[in-house]
Parts: sequence; structure tokens; C-alpha cells
Amino acid sequence: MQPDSSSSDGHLVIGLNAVLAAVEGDTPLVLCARSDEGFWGLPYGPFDPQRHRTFELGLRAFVTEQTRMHLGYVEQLYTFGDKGREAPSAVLRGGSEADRIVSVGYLALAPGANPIEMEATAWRNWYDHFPWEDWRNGEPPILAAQIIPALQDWITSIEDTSQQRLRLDRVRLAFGYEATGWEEERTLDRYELLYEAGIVSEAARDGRVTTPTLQVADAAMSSDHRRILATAIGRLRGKLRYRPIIFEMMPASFTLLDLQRSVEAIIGFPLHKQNFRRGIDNAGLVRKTGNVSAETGGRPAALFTLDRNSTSGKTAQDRTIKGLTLPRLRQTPSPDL
Amino acid sequence: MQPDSSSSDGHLVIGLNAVLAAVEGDTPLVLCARSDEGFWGLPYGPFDPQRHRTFELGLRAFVTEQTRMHLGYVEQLYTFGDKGREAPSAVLRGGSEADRIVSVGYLALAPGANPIEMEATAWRNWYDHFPWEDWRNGEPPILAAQIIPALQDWITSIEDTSQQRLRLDRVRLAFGYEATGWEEERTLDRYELLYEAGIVSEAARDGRVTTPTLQVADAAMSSDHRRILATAIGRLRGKLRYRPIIFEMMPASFTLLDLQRSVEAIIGFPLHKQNFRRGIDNAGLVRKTGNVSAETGGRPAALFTLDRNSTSGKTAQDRTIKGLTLPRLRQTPSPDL
DNA sequence: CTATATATGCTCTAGTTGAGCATTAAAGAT
DNA sequence: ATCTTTAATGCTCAACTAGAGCATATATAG
Repeated sequence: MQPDSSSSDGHLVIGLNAVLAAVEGDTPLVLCARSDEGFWGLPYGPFDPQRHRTFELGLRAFVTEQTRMHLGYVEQLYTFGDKGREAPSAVLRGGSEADRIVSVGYLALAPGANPIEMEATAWRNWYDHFPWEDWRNGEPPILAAQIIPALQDWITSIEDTSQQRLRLDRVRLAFGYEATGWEEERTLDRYELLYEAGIVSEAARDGRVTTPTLQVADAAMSSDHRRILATAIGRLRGKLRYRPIIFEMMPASFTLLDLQRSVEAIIGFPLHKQNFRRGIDNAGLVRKTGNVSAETGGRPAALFTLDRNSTSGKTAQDRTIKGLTLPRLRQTPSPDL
Repeated sequence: MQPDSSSSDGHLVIGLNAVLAAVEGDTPLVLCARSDEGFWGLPYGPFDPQRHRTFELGLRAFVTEQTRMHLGYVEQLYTFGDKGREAPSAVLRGGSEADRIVSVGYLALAPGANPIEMEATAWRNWYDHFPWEDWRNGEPPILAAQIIPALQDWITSIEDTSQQRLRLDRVRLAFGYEATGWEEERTLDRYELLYEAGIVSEAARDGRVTTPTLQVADAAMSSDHRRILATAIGRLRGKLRYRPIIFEMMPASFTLLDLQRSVEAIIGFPLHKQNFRRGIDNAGLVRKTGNVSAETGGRPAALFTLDRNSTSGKTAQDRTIKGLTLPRLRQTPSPDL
């Protein structure tokens, strides 16, 4: 009944994976390292229980070692333990065949993308790996052109009609064909569906299908890192709505449009400008610095800064501490599936 | 850079912990097993990477072995790896001193509390372990009587006034002295605060303080299981608002008052009855069975059942799939801290 | 038939959200 | 200097949501 290490021959190894996210202008970025196989992947390191009292300390230590960056906001995402989706490369390079690697994924936020002077390390636009997640310029063409047809093939590829029904419902929910529409935070659901359907190339690499359907060069990531990144994007998108986490990713001062562009970069759809600022200012989270920024072309925008004192809630509004309102713009209703 | 199992001498052992939750009448229940030390704890088992392809399969297997129950809804909560908060007992009983135990916590929901014919295993009211979390009959007396004074001592026990300020802010936020009021889903924040402040007896047991302040007999749980349970309660409470997860815990048919009592049992505060039903029926998630229940004393209540077809969203309301509205009742404003 | 206990229906009001019009303040062109 | 262009910012309106509570309906226990 109690944990008994003698029951397994191979060792368990815990790997820590960091999704370090930032926004620059209107580009959402994630810190990546190129693996030996040529895939982009997340920074990771082994958890050494001798050296580190907690996962988080271990994570901070190896990220600092590898990138010379100090992490601010850090949050645990999920622990991945599926056999067959761990890095096959790690087995080749280090441990014995019997080793089992478990990955603990973390989300970390950076206030801007400091340049990294490490080789084979770069900040990358996360939509390079998730082109179907960016709706800022309307529905991404890859959906109608490739993804939906491939999903439809997957649905009909099974005999049992009740199974077909289940698959259809999952697709409809994940990809916004339900009454609720596209829900930006379902990033992981969508990726998992594409993986199960054999549409992303990781599925082929892990031996689940022979040929992936999706034609996007270089979109795959090493090991199961794209899954971890999907988890991170979904978590970050969801959390924006109820915690003022966006300010972890902003510089000391910013215009409201900067803030809006950053939010849009993350959630992947455009917001109604006037309503966004209304939301911001009755959330009472920011304060004018008194300066303006003339970088925009038109009338100069006032610069704002995070008002930490608003926490103390002297203001009547009980919206403090809460996140942002995300006033959507026109829903171009998608055709039925 | 890559995981390297040779760097640690002791083995890593992964334990899986299940918070199996159910509601019976107006009592929220969690399945517990009594440990050798006399504490109540969660069912747990080691993860055997040889036998199980995924954590979830391992979890389902050992829960079924131990309790003969089959799990339905299951969701991963968090992975706990802190040294010093793992079970000291497990080291005594099994592994070598150098073993490091990492716990992966899972939340599982059961539709009612089937009797368990196992010895030293029982469904327990989770508020026995969290008396400060149940506000259904107003503010729990233990807060004003014991917790808040103890927290105040903790705040002033540190020299540095800026540290004091930080502690005060954390307490104010977690215990609802901010403008946002009591947020039921902050269960873990509150428990962590009590642990750090040395108020719960686990803190004394782990050697963090000499005497815990809180006088609640038997409230401690084995190892760090109370922390895992706090995580589960918080997650469940939060999720109620945005996923129709409550129906995983309901029998096949129920009255709206049954549903309300179940929700109240979980969130720990009373709801406005008429508004609750209004919320339920324009969520369109349930359907009348046509039968009534006369168990209530007054006018018989109509019986309802989950309407799975409502997923297909023919209804104009785009609230399908969403969770429940939780129409709070009178906020007795607490005195300022 | 009456008292009692709920279930259920409905209304009122305040606040929130989605949309879009109108005005203001700068830079650059004529 | 004036006009044009580009944003920033201010404001209004309607639809909808959420908090409260009154009124009516339908049982059971005497």
C-alpha cells in the first residue's frame, strides 16, 4: 500500500520544464532551445532531490544557469507521465531503457523579452507552433483549409456511430461549433484532439499514425513540449480573466493600447478598444504616471503604471484583485459543422 | 542538461493521492483511510511505471483495488514535491532514508457515497478538517475565536514592518477582508497561511513550530494530505462556476433543492433559492422527468435529470456547457481587520 | 377545513456588457 | 496658418445579468 521503490526496476526521473512567456509589441513569445534533433523545445532540467527542497527552487536554479535570467512569477501547470509521449531522445542520451521520465511543467512570466546570448536559444512567437490559435485577424485559414477536413476524416474513420458522435461532440466543443463559440482557453483540448486524430506531426513521431495531415513546417516541438506549451497558453489565457496576471508581463509604464495589444497577443482575438479601457479603469488597477507617449502617430497616449495600492481596496469597487474584462469584438459566426 | 538519474543516490518515488469527493444530503464527503498513526488520510498508492502507462490508469487501478469503487470523473490537481512535507511515516515503513517522495494529487467525483466495506476506511465530512470553510450558517465561530487572533500574533511576531505589511495583505486577501470579500475557492491559500503561521497541527508535526494554536481535535490529516484536500476543495469550488461538474456528483434524478443543497455543501455558503433555480433553468442543463418527490414536507418538488442533449445547443442561450450561477445571499460584512 | 411547509412564478432595480458615435490632440502636408 | 490623418479618450444606449423579495400553488398534518 505504501510507496515501494523496489517494485520498479528502472528509475523514475523527474524533469522540470519551463514555459517562459513574454510579450513584445503584439507578439507573444516563449523561450525555446533547439534540441539536437533540430526541434525547438522548452528549457528543461532534471529535478535533483538532493539539491533542491522544492520543484520551484530547482526550476529557478536551472533556468538561471541556462539562461542567466531570474524568474519572477512562476506557477505549476501539470505533471505529465504518459509513457510514449516522453522524450525518446532522453532515453537515447542518458538513462537506461527502463528509465521513466515524468515531466512537471511550469509557467513563468517575464516582463518583456530580454535578449538571450545563448546559442541555440531564442524567443519564439508561440503561434508559429499553434497557427490555429490566433484569431486576431479573423479565423485562421489553416482551420477551414486543413484542420477541420482532417478532423472530419478522423470522425468518420471509426465504424461505431456512437463513437463518431462522441468525437464529433468533442470537436464541436473544442473548436467552437457549440453555442459557446470559440473558447480561447481550450488550447490544450484542441491540441490533444489534433494529436489523437494524428493530425500533428508529434503523433507520427510517437508512432501513433504513419503520416500527419497538417502541413506546417517546423511546428512540431521536441518531446511532448508542444503539449506543455498548449497547457501553458490555455492556463495563461484563462487566468487573465480572474487575476491581474497580465501586469507580470508589462514594463514599468505602458499605454492602454500597449496593454490591450499584449492581452490580445495572448488571448488571440481582438478586443473592443473603448470597452477595454472602461474595464481597465473601473478595475482600478492602474494609475496615470502623468507622462505621455507620442510613439503612436496620432494623439499621444497617457502612460499608466500598475497601482499596487489599489489592493488595499479603499475604492468602492470590489473588482480589485480580479482580472480583466475581455470585451470581445464582433463574432463572425462560423458555419455549422 | 538532460535528466540524469545518476545524480541522486536515493530513489524518487511517486505516490498517487486520490481525493474522492461526494455529497450526501447537505454533507460534503471525502473518502478517507485511517493511517497507522491514527490520522485520517487520503487513499494513496505508489505509481508503478512498469505496470501503468499513465498516472490516471495507475490511480484508477489502486483505488479500485483498495475500495472496489470505479472512478468516473477524474482530474489532476497538483504535484507536491516539498521536502519536509511528505509523509515521514512512509520513510519509516518502507524506503531508505534517501528516498524522496513526490505526490501527485487527483480529484475524483462520485455520484453519492456508496458504502465502503473496508476496515479503517470511511466517508468523512470534509469540514471536520476545515471548520473555517463552512459559512452556511454564517461566519464560523472558530475564525473570530481562534484563527484571526492567531494570525494577528503571527503578523506581529516578525520585526520588519514591511514583512508585517506583506503578511497582513496575504491574510486580508485570503480571509476576505479585502473589497472582494470571502472567496470560497481560496481554500488552499487559507490553509497554507495557517500552516506557515504554525496554527495547524501539521506545522508542529513537521517541526516548523513547537505548538500549534488551533484547538480542533483530530482535524490534522496524515502526511500532507490536508494540503491536498484543501487543493481539491478549492479546485472543485472554482470549477463549479464554469463547468457543469456538479452533475458528476448527483444521482440520476434530483429536485432543484437537492441540487442547491449539494452546491451549497461544496461552496460552503447559502444561495438565494429563487435565483438559483432561475440560473439553473436558463442554463438549460436539466430537464423535468415528470415525476415528483414528496419527501420534502411541503408541496412536492419536481424531479429533474441532466439533459445531455442540451449540449447540442439548439437553444438560443449560449450558456450551455458553462457552469452554474451562484447567487449569493446577504453578505454580512465582516468588521475590518 | 385550517395551519404549515415548501415549491414555483414573477417583478423591480442596479449593475455589467456589447456597440458605436463624437470629440480631442497630436503630426505632417499644402 | 489651415487642412488632413491618426489615434486617444469621453459618452450614450440598449440588452442582459444578478440580488432581493413578494405572491401564489400544492402538498401534509391535524
